[in-house]
Amino acid sequence: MRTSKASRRREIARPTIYDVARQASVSPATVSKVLRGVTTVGAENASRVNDAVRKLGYRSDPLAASLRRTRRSLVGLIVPDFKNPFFGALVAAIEQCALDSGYKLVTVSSAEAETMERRQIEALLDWRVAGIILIPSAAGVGNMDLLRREGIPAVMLDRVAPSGSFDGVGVDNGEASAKMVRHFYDHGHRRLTIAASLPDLPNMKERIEGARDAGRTMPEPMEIEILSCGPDLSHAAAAVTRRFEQDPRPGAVFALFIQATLAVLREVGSRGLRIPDDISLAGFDDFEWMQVMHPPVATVIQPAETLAASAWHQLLQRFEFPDRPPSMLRIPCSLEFRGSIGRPHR
Amino acid sequence: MRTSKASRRREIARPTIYDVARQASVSPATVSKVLRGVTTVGAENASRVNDAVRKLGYRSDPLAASLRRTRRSLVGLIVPDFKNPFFGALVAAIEQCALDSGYKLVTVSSAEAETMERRQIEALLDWRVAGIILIPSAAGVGNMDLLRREGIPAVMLDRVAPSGSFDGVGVDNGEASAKMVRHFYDHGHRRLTIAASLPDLPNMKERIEGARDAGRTMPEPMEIEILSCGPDLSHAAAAVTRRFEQDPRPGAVFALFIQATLAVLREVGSRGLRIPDDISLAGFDDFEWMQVMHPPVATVIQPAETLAASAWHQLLQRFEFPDRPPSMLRIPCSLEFRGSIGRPHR
DNA sequence: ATTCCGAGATAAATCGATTTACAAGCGGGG
DNA sequence: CCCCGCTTGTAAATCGATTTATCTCGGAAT
Repeated sequence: MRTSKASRRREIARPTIYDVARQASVSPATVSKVLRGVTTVGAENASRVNDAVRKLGYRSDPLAASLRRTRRSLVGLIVPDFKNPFFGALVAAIEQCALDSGYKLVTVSSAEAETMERRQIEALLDWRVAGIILIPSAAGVGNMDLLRREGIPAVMLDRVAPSGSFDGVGVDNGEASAKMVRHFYDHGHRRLTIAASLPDLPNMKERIEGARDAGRTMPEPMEIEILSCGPDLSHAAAAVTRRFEQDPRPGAVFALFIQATLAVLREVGSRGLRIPDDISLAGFDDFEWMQVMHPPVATVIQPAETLAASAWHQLLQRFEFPDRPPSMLRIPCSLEFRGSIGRPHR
Repeated sequence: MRTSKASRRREIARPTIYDVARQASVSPATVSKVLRGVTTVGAENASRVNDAVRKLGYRSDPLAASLRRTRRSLVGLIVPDFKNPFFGALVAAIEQCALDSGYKLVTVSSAEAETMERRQIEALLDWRVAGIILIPSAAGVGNMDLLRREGIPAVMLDRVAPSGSFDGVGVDNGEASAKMVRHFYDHGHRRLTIAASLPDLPNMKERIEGARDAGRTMPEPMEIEILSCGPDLSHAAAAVTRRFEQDPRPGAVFALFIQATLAVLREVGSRGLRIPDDISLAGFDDFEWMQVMHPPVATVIQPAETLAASAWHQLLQRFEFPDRPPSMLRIPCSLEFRGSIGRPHR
């Protein structure tokens, strides 16, 4: 008869299902059934097993269980950057969803690198996750193929490409962007500088297009200029500085990502310009500090909880109906029109 | 002979070590040895195995591997809150450390709840992690016992209690706090309000003590008042508002956590007060937006990368020398004396 | 020439659960 | 009174790797 052995070093001998079986005077198979809630077990035996479990402090070994069983109960989440609190909010919300529906969530980061993203996907597959929620890295589009080949339920989150052979959830970038541009227009702005990270990213592309479309449909023409800022704060700061050295200096900036917002605020500060008198500013993503600025920074709010809940729902649907055609959800953003947008200087 | 079977649903049949063995005309045991770099394998066989692995696209199944083997290669990290970018920075840095030394990192959150923290610890133990890095939740001290009982290598990070029967890394809260108080003193402040989250948390206690000690050793007496703010932004905002309604209004505030900094900035803004003319302010933790405020917010910088690297180092040491007495590291903070601290009003 | 030794290879046991296939007990109908 | 079907329970196979114990073979030592 098998039993748990005291291991060599310092570990406590962990009770196995065999120990429980012996304690309850039943077979391991019966214990397994009780633990998984199979009903074909007599009441007497069931309570004996439960007593034994409690007495020994038994916990099932998920390694052995997942090795044998076909049903999966892990879900993997890949984020590009733990330092971004918007992604942090998504992680927190999704972890809550997972908890509520009895899954375990494992979160790893791709560090915005396609190679790392691929490695993380493979690692998750190796651990037999039931599905993957992926916030694609800025660079990575080639990993969709891998996911498709492996045939694993997967949901793209936030940075979703429109070409949909996958489930995906993102905000309605175009519409949000358009609304903000109209707001600039209504305040009298006819020239607008848009600060994007990498204009080729699907998110950025949609925001830029939305802004351009809005600009075109206004009664008076708007001149919209795209500033490509690069991936992080230092690149963005450099790009913004370069732009502010040119004439004419921007009178209104719509920063499409948080690092650009910071870069503009920094540049404005170091030049002694004043918001909104000398320059109007709006950002994308809402952070708490934006409300304590003077003036507070106008911004597009991406609803993290809604995004997370939708992605989770899509994943559960995919588990249940693997053959339904993929669906692409667009969540509307709300806008906070705060004091950082005013009338143009001249 | 065993082989991988085409599974019922839609999954690709994954090659097993038996498939590789057959392809290379050797035994599974030999394949296993080659993959783990055991040297007692002939060159001829080794290269045949490697070819077979490449040809079949074989990846070892970590479930089966960790079930059998005693050596662990997973490390668990528990953070209290994914939304806090300081923790985000720690996670990112630790993930990098893990990658560099050949471990896989699994990050989960305790959501600042002791029960959840315990559940997450148990789950990590179930998955047979080699060790755990824990940023303790605000409430949770009872889970140290669990870790000790299980005899798992563990390192406390950031919120470390001085009672050291565990390895731990934190910043030198007392010294940092004292330096900041001296800075207030040097600018002429003799009254100081300190905004703490929960004064009983080890971190907060150390910061408060450091401040009090510094205040006592100054040539002229300093009057230091502690404001207990509660765990999150809304509690902090309420506490700060209540305090500002009293007379005399604070002339200098040292906010010991980020939510208090935000709460003070918000209150100051809504009352139309000016920093630093009406009130001086310093914070704990450095975020990028603090530099773009007018004036920029003075703050204590906790070096996230150094903290992470130290915690990782401690964990590796613990793996190697399980019986050494636990060590408690204190990393010094640097301080950014920015424009938010000025002379007192009168 | 026989024995011994070490290197290299493998068959079989093992990790701890789940699942399958089958057996035992029991009540009711023919 | 015997056979059938239904409910419970268990022995044994299984998941895919690692590890142990053993086996073989060529060359060195006696």
